[in-house]
Amino acid sequence: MPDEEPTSIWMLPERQERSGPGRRPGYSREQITRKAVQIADAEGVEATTMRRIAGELGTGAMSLYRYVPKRDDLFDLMIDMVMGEIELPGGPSGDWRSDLSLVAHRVRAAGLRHPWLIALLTGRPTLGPHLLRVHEFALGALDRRGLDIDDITGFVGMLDDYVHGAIRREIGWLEEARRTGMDPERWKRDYIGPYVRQVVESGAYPLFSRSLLESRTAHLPPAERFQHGLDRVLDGIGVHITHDLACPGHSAGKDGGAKPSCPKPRATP
Amino acid sequence: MPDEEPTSIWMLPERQERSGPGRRPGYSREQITRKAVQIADAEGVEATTMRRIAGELGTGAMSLYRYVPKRDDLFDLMIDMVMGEIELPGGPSGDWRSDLSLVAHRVRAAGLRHPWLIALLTGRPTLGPHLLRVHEFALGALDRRGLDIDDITGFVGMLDDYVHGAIRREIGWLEEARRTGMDPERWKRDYIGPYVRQVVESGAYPLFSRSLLESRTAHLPPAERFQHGLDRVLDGIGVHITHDLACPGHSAGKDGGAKPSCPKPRATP
DNA sequence: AGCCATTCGGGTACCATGTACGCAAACAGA
DNA sequence: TCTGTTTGCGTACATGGTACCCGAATGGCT
Repeated sequence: MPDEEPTSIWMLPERQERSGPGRRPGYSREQITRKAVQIADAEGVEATTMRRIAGELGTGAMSLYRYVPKRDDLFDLMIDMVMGEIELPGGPSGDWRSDLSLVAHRVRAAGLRHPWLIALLTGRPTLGPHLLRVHEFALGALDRRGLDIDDITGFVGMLDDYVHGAIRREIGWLEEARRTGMDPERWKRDYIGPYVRQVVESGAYPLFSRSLLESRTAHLPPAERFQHGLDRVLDGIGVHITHDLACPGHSAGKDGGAKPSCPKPRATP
Repeated sequence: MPDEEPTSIWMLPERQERSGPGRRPGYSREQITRKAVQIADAEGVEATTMRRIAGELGTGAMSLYRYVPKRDDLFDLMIDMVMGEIELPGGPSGDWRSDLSLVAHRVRAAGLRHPWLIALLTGRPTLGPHLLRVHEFALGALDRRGLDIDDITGFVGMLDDYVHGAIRREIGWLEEARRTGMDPERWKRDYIGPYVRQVVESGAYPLFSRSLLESRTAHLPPAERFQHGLDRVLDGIGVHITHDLACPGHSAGKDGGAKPSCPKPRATP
């Protein structure tokens, strides 16, 4: 069979050791993925080309296609390998807040170690086993707390959104400077600096200007900034959890068009 | 001067009508950007190549470089053109909740009209004037409510994160199907379907499976799902706003390591 | 041992892309 | 009309993914 049915990479397991005839594979999916991750870490995902990976492995570009159908699939493998670095307990501890906080910090650490991760992760939907494991852990942290599955999914989605966005904000400008080939100092001073200065001096965006100017003086460390925002997100989740805990009915699956949770307080402005 | 100093596109205004010698420009930045947006809307951003844009304008690829320094800059222009479609009141109404809700829904509408928007927007940091206008409006909605500028920025960032993430979830799979060239039905059934089925049947991810299975039965419309999550985010912001309103000291800029807001309730699990 | 089916390695090649370079055409003022 | 300036754009190059093909390696069978 010359070409496989087009299907997800996760349905095409690596050809394992068999006992039939034919030449033995000289490489492995994992080895290729590891090299790709290493290159992306060092020089960005745009340097992670098939030729480059193959070259560093001492082979030709086309050899990689014996192990990976397309380059995009290799990206999926890279994502999942990095998600596999994230260590988590076997199950939720019972303290949902610290569980979610743990996931958030571990994902942030991975995103900082591998600055390409978030871009790939948000660039296209992917569902590798390690990503699913991390996701399942986060879902589990909110399980059995009176939330229906849609709310649990929604809250975990909110958390993911924040974590990804925060990581992007943390590394965004640095990555962009690297990507365009300037050193960050020059990029900031000559490329974006003059425009930002003009924006501030125009007076058209006073609040944005304030956020720029004051963040320069009150620069709290990135980790604490992340934690600060994370606390806000968890607070938002927590409000609904406590109220739902006081609510007797827990598996309120389908009650028509009614709200799936107890009457909740809404801030009146 | 053959080549300009590398600087932000926003610092290189379009060559306007002058009265000197030389041939008149036959095109315009806006015209080029509009065509690029149109192609991206119809066939995705990967079809938006310089040759293609130029071809549809009836000219050669290199002509575009008289108006745009690099392709990435054209992306910035596309983003800002679309942000310019977003109509907003001149200033905040005083009802922060409906103001933020308005921005969120307008951005969502733009993101659905132009399915490439979020990918470009989160792909690299950009600060076009229309984006700044929208951002400033959101900041303004939370101004003068006892929050310091860092919290305001943080909350608006949270909101952006949710909005972008929600839009991505809404169009993510459809876009991926289109991008890979299959019709969505086939993509779902033959490509990702078997894997998802295997994941569910493996039993290793029970909560993820539940979120998949029950979302099939209780499929609430995307707009309401978006609103639902948005309410959660706004609830989370609202908690801090009401508390900070009851708090006398408002400009608590630097008090060492203390929290910048009043003691806030923390849900105990 | 010799043959064969099968699988891997990877060279060559094709096509698409961004974009540097250079020159001819268009234009206003002298 | 001549001249300097600016635009239009054809040509060309480097880089990328990847289809195709064939020789090399390998183990089982006769």
